Amino acid sequence: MNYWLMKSEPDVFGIEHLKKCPAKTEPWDGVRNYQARNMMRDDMKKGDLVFFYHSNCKQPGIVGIMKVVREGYPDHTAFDAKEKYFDPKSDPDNPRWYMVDVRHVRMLKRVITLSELKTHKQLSDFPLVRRGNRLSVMPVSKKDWDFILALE
DNA sequence: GCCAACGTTGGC
DNA sequence: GCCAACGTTGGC
Repeated sequence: MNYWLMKSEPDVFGIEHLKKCPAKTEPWDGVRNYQARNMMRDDMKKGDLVFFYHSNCKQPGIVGIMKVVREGYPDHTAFDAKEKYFDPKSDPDNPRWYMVDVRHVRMLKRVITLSELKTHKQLSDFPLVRRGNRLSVMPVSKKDWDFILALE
């Protein structure tokens, strides 16, 4: 089993939104970055656990845990001109963008903030705390996963 | 709101 | 294929 972290802006789609979805499950749509796409399409497997990270907000940080319940499939929001994430270059016969379905597992007991994560030397290789990192989907090593959860 | 970092686009 | 211009991300 692998571990991941996915970012979302709480004003757009936060963990509270996911919790309220039917079966606490929702497609993780709208990712329009090739590296992130590749991971969702090729590497994220059913049962993998994912940190839910709140970005672009007052207190950026990890707020909860979710689980992959459906592996990569085409992101249909790219096909619909009415959708915010419409991409005319994505062809239904040859989809450019993919998504996975995730289910809310639990909240963390407290928010583990980005600033706190940055203080731990053990996490210096964790992509989230590297300078200029902008990936919205990233792998988390088991070692880092366990370390972060032990901070909770 | 600012701006550094990075990805993408498109002219050549 | 290079690279300048532009758009986006996201912390602060």
